[in-house]
Amino acid sequence: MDIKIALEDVSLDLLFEKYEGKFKALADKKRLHILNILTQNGSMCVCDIEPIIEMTQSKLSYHLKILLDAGLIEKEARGTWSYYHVNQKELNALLSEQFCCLFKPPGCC
Amino acid sequence: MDIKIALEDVSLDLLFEKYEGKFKALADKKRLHILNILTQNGSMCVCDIEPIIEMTQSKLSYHLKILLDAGLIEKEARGTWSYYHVNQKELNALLSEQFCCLFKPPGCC
DNA sequence: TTAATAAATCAATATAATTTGATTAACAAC
DNA sequence: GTTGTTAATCAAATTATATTGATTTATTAA
Repeated sequence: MDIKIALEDVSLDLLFEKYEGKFKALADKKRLHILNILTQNGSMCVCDIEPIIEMTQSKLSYHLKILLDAGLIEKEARGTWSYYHVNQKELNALLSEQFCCLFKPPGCC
Repeated sequence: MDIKIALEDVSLDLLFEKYEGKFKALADKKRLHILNILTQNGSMCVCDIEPIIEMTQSKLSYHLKILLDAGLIEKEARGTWSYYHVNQKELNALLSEQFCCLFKPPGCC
């Protein structure tokens, strides 16, 4: 019985760790802005996001990587270009309906 | 027309700032654990949370303050004791149904 | 009044995340 | 080939967060 409780504690801890990572990725207004831009424009390459968000290339790459590692966006490489788009399934699973207008496809609100 | 766009940008930025704060509060596994404990036990004083989460008093106070400032929990002072409970309305507004079992009252899943 | 308890705060340290500018690798156009 | 472009990565500096242990304030109990 003690073992069962211990195992539950471990898996609960892993769960908290998993969500910690996802919320960390969301816990930055620049990254929320990036998600919003990708939501509105669908798939975009880094050089097209850059002028909209007014961010240097290396900084933007850094933030895109954080969103990517958290599974909130997905990447598709085409030649020298990297195209990013929102992982809608993941965002739907995390966030309430309230975020529909911000991070969910146009027409949902 | 330019002014309208500018104003929208400002209010969008304020919105991102608001959610940044809330996601920052969620972006820590210890705080997710605190939320989970409060969800399961309803209203609790600091000294009752302390042994469950195995955290020093000052550390716990620090994390409770972050959750409180983000509006994710609420506080009620009774004498020397401070009782904290989850702000269910706020969590419902932020998080998807998936979190029902973790941060929403027992019986919801 | 004195002693004990609850919880917030403080200052110092430690740890982590972000920004910056430069460099690199991969590809495309000439 | 050489040149220009895209985007990732790196190391250093900066900034933000978290942890620790001590102190403080308020309240309660003896």
